[in-house]
Parts: sequence; C-alpha cells; structure tokens
Amino acid sequence: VPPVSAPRQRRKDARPQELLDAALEVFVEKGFAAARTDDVAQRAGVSKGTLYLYYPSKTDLLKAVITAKLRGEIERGRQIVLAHRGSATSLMRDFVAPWWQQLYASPASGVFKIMVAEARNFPEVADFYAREVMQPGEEVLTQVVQIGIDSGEFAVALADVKHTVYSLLLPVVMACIHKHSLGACPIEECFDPPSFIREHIELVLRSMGVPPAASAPAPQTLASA
Amino acid sequence: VPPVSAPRQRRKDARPQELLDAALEVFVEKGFAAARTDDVAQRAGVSKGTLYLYYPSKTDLLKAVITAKLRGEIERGRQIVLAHRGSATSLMRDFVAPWWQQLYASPASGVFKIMVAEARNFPEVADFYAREVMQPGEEVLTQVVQIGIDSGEFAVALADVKHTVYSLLLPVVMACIHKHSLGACPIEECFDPPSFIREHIELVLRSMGVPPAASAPAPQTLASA
Amino acid sequence: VPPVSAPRQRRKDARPQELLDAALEVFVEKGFAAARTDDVAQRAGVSKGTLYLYYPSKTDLLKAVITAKLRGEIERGRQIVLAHRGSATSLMRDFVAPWWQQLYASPASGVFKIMVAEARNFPEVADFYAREVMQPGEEVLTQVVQIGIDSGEFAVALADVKHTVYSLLLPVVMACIHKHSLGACPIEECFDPPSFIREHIELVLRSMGVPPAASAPAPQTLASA
Amino acid sequence: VPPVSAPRQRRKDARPQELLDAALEVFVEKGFAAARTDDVAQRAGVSKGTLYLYYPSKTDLLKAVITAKLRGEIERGRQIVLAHRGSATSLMRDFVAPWWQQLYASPASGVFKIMVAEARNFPEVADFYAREVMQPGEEVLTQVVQIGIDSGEFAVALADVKHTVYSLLLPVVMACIHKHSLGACPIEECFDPPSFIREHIELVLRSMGVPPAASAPAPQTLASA
DNA sequence: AATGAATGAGTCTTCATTCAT
DNA sequence: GATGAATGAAGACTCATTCAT
Repeated sequence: VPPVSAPRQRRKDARPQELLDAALEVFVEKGFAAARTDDVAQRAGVSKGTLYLYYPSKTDLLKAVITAKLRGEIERGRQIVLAHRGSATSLMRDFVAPWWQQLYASPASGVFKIMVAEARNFPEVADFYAREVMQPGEEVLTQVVQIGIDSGEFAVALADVKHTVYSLLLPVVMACIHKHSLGACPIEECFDPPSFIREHIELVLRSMGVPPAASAPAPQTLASA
Repeated sequence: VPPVSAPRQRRKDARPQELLDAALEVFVEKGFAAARTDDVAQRAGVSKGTLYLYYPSKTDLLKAVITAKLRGEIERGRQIVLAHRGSATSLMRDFVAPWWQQLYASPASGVFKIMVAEARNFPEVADFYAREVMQPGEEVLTQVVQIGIDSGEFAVALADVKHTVYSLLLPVVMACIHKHSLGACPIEECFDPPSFIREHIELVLRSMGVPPAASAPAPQTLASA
Repeated sequence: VPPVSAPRQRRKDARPQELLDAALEVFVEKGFAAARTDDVAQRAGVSKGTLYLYYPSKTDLLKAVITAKLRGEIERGRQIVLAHRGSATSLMRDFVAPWWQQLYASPASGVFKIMVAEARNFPEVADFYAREVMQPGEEVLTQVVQIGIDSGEFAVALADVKHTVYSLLLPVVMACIHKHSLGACPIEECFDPPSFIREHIELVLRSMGVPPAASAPAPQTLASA
Repeated sequence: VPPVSAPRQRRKDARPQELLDAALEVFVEKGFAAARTDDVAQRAGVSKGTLYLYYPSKTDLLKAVITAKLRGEIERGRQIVLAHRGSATSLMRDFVAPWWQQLYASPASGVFKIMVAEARNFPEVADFYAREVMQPGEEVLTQVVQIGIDSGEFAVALADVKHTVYSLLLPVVMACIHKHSLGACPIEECFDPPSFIREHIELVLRSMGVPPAASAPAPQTLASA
C-alpha cells in the first residue's frame, strides 16, 4: 500500500506558497532590485531553476507576492465592518485595533515597504495596489467614521472625513514600513507597536470627542487579541 | 582689473551640489539599486567619470545625499522651537505646520523614501539617520508637546507622550514617502498635502483638548474640504 | 482467442521512429543548438523523460536522426543504378529524376540542412556523412555518367567527370536545403522544385551532347515553364 | 606634440569592423546559437562588455554581420554586368567566374551558411536576404543569360531562363556553404573550387550551345584572376 | 579637471539531464 | 516503461568602476 500522498506531489502543491513566502522575506529585506533570485530559491529550499518552474520571471514573482499577500488583509477588514452591529467606537477599539495589530505582526506588513519602493518602477503593480488595496482600505475606514458621525458618537464637523481617515491610517502604514526598515536595524529603540496602535486610535477618537475608555484593564485585554 | 570669476570656476564649485541634486532625483525615482550612475551623471550634465572625481563610489554618493539633504531640515526645526516664545499651540499651528509643508514640498522629502528602502542594506546610513535625524526630530516635537503640557495647554494624561509624538509625526513622513512612490504614479487622486498637514496637526491638538482656532483658520479648513 | 496486439505495445515499438521523426522536424526547423528537447518530446507526444529512455543524449539523438534518415536514400539510389539495363540517358531521366524529386519531397531532405549546420560541431557525424552518404552518392552518380561515356551517349571530353557530377548534384542538395530555410519563410517565391530538378538534369545532359527528349517529355517541360 | 590620432580613438573607429569580422568567423564556425558572445569578443581582442558597446544584442550583431558582408558582393556583380560591353560568353568566362571565385575565397562566403541555418529563426534577416541579396543576384544573372539569348550566343529555347539561372548559381552557393561545413572538417577530399566554378560555368555554357573556349591556356589564365 | 572607452564580476534566465514516483 | 519535478551548469547581458587620453 503506497502512502496516500507522495511527498513529491505534496511538495509541488506547496511550492508556490513557499516561494512567495521566501520572496516576500528577501524582497523586504534587500529590496526588489538588490534581491537575488538565488537567495529567494535558497530560502525556499529549492534550486534557482525550480523558482522559474513556478514564476516566469523575477518581476512576475514580485507581482504575485504583492497581490497574494494583500488581497486577504483588505477583505478581512471589510468583513469586520460589515459584520459589526455595535457602536463605531467599539468597532474602532475592539476590531480595527486588533486587525491592525495582527497585520503589523504578520509578514504581510512588509508588502507596504516593497510597494513604496517599487511603485514607480512597476506601474501595473501600483495600479493594482491603488485599486485593490488603498481604495477599499480607505472606503472601509471612511465607513467606520461615517457610522460614528451618523450616530452622533463622533464630532468631526470641522474636519474633512478623508483627512481624518488619513490621520488614522497613515501612522499604522508607516509603522509597518518602519518595522522592516529602520526598525529591523540593530538600533536600540523602545517602541511597542501594539500599544502605539491602540493609543493612536484612542488619540483620534479623543479628537472626535469620544471620552476615554471606562476602565484601565480594557486596553490590556485588547492587546492580547 | 578685477577677476571676473569665470563661470567655469563657479561651475566647478557647484559640482558636488549639482551631483547630489541629480543623485537624489534618480535614487528617489528608481531606488538606489536600480539607479544607474550613468543616469546620475547625465542628469547632472557631466560624464560618468566626473562623478567619480567627487564621490569615490555609488554608496558614498548615497551617504552624501542623505546626510547633506537632511542635516539642515532638522536644524531648522530646532531653531524654530528654541526661538519661539508664544504658546505651544501657536508653535504647532504657525511654525511646525509651515516647516513640514515646506519639507514636503522640497526635494529633501524624497530622502525618507530612500532611507526606508535602504536602511537595512546600509547600516551606517541607518545609524546616521537614527542619530542625526530621527532622534533630534523626536526631541524637538517632544519638547513642543512638553511645553504645551507644562503650560496646561495640552491634556495628554492618558497617553504616552512618545506615542503622541509618533501620532503627530508619522503621517507627515508617510505623506512625504507617498509623494515619491504611489503619489508619483499616474493615478487619479485628490489629496492636498498642505491642507492635510494643517488639519492633521489640528486633529492632534483637538485630541489634547485644544479648542479649534478662533476665526481665521476655520474657514481655511472648511475651504480645503 | 488471438491476442489483439495491444495498441500500447504497437506504440512502444514505434517510439524510436516517432522520436526520430519529431527530432528531425524540430532540428530542421530551429537548428540543433536552438532546438529544445522539450519540443522534440512534445511533438512526439511523450514526456521529456521518455526521450532519454531511447536516446542517451541530445547529441546521440542527432546522430540517430542523421544516420537513420539517410541510409535508405543512398541505398535506393544504388539499387536503381545496379538494376538498370537501359541507356544512361534513360537512367537519368526516368530514375534519377524521380528519385531526387521524392527525396526533395520527403522530410529526409531536411537532413542536408542539419548536416551543413552541424558538421563542424560534430566531427563524428561529419565522418559518417562523408563516408556513408557523400562518397556513395558521388559513386553512384559517377557510375551513371561513366556508363554514358562508355556507351558513347555522353561527351564530356573537356570536363572532369567529378566536376560534372558536382554540377549535377549540388543544385539538388541546395534545393533541399533551401526548402527548409528561406523556402520555409513567408516570402513570395515562384519555384517549382520537381520541374527544376527535371530541367536541371536535362541541362546537364544537353551539356554532354544529349539531344532533348523526343516528344513526350518536351511538352511537360514547356508546361512547367 | 601628441601623436596625430590617438590609438584609443583609432581603435574606436575600427572596432565595429573588427567585431563583425570576429563574429562572422565564430558564427560560421559554431553556428549562431552555439556561438558564445565571449568567443566573439575574445577573437576581436576585446572583453565581452565592449561588444555590447557597439551592438546591443547578439541578434543585432548577427543582422549586422549579414547585411555588412553581403551588400558589397551583390553590388560588385551588378557593376560587372553593367560595365561589360563584350559577348555574354566572355562576360561569363572573364567576369562572373572570377567574381565567384573571389566570393568563394573571401570570408563573406560563410554568410550563406549562416543564412541557411538561421533564416527561419530570424524572419527579418530572411527578408533582408531575399530582397537585397537573392533577388538582385538572380536579376544580374538573368540579365547575363538574356543578353546571350538576345545576341543569339545562347540557345535555351526549351528551358526556363529562371531554372537555367538556378542551375548556374546553386552549385556555387552550395560550394560556399560546403567550404564552411564539411569542407572545413579534417576529411580527405580532392576538390578544387576555382576549377570547379570555371568548369561548371563551362558546362552551363555548353548546355546552351556555346562551343568550348579556343585554347587550353585560357582557363588557366582565368584561374589566376 | 574631464572624458568616455574598456573592463569583468555579477545576475537573470534557459535547458539538457537526472531520478523519485 | 513513463512521467515531470528538480537540478545546476552555462550563457546573454548589465553596470559600477578604472584609466589612458
């Protein structure tokens, strides 16, 4: 009786994902242009030739990395907002914050660094990112803020909603980028991203007139999510 | 007969600066690894060989670009704070905002993109940046916030001052980076950075309990919406 | 119950020949160096690995193609001459011409192109070709011409018999080569090889003092003009 | 006083031709696909990089070799025919024969081998060859034969002129190709191309009813041209 | 000081060949 | 026998750097 699934076959199915993981690591570490395809292959545990069995060129690998790693993240955010039934404040504190904390913690956070570095060299990738990531991402957050305004929770009368969304979002994206650039250098630094994300959201809520959360333990609970 | 200070002489003295300007442009556009020294030389109007008369290698050129373009910016910020005698709120609205708006508008804003992309590949550059740019930059802003707290203008009881500074600063850095990556791609986008910077500062001030500016600023804020 | 001679078995026996056919096609089309073993295998309807079950290397495949495809052709020519009992003129018109027309029409004509291209890279193949194809080929034709001279049909007093044979043979070989190089390109061209072969033989006969064919052949010649 | 023309500069001007010569040699020897750019560069006495300063790719080098080496040859033939005032027979014996003998002897003869091998892989090159070499070449010969027919020297009533031209031309082209394939292999062979070319032309003339040249020494004189 | 021709190490990519299934 | 995933050596091409002029 032969084993149910031969390792060779299982390998073949897993390869594309393994290669994407390896490529993400190397591209984030070195930058796309400075990354060697050898390194990607080696980190995935295969030879250089194997890489080309799955992706026809280094550039195609880049595109695959970016699209594969981001599609899911945005959809997760949209689901959170669609499913929520409570207050906008709770949505921010109990769902947006953990979502971002997990995004920051995951390797996918590196994609922002790649995007920023390579957008001008690969216009198609930039198009994809603008259309499939940035736009839906902004829409989700705009919806959250709008819910808060409509319910009277948030007071943003004086400010542009779009700019509020940027004030809310950009620091998180910047934190993701920082994690993989200066944050990865051996420089002493006391920066706790989960806390920062939580407090930043709190700061924006405060700016919209939302009073601080009732008790102290609450934030700690969120941090563990 | 006074020497006419031949244009050639003037040219020669200006060379290093012209080369730095060209290098900044090309590095920001293509990324350091993908940038060709040919392009830098050509954009500076000299031959490739001439470049090497002034900078011994591409990497040295990178270091020179980063150090030369940022030193002044930080010092400007420090001077603003040191010289200021009025309220912290006014400091934010009347000095920090214009400073950042000018930084955003200047080519120096591109250095953030280069830094983010190359920090891990050039640890010495990262060290310089952390020591000479990030740390002083944070100090200056921390000082401003502290002035506001000490004078009773700002209420940041629940939040870490460091995190408040990050909430204040990161969106601006992110905007600078965006300007030179996706913002430079031919994608339709309605984003007015000077307005955003002003409103973002206002948002942070509001989060610290500072009431909106009396009369003049408000219409401007609305007008930009 | 008689065994039905499973198609698989028949297939297996035919494999080597099918592979040679496919290899000939691909080598003639692309040239040996530019031909990919993948293409050969695919055109033969097998996997790349199977190719190596039958031929130990690409070079061995080349050798097999050349030897297999030419051995028969020469032998056919020799048999024609040996078996013939009539005049040398009739031998040329009624047997050599059809033989060459068939050779031109068959895929084997492509071997000349391969040989010409690869002789210097594969001296052993060149040796085989010189010994097994060119020499016997020349011998057969020399014999035909000699028969004509001996019988008084042909007058070649001033010319070397060897050169006469070359004058007779080279255009046909060249036509075969042309068929698979420029003749295969989408270039408008009005060239009818069977007519040319017939007329070329007639030209050489005329140069040896043989009068044009009496009645039947002439109209055919004119018709093709 | 510096030397009038620096060797560096003189070198630069000569490089393209030196590279073409080297490329022709290597392409003819190995075939285009099997030829290594390193070999071409080395044979021209430069480094691989230098090759790419003058020709942007291996394919462009191929095109340049073919066009550069053949343009002149055809023009030479046309000039011969245009300038001639004597009999068509003398044109053939005294001008076409030496022209072909020189072509055979020159490195340019190798271009036929390259063309035959690469026509299908490089349609543009095939187009150029068909338009700029084959067509004018045929035209020139057709003109010669037509002159002979019109003046009553040649009797080709029964044969197609086009086919007569092919009978005349193809053996010479085939001889050129042979020189660089099997003829270049270490195979004993007694083949004297200049004699063959002379006798082949004589054979074709004879087929058109032209009597042999008056005296024996004449051919020898032609051979020395 | 300035030039730009030349270099050659380095990288992406291909493909003949192998071998576990 | 048959397959096709995997390999890695080889080759086209790039580009930072040098140096003769």
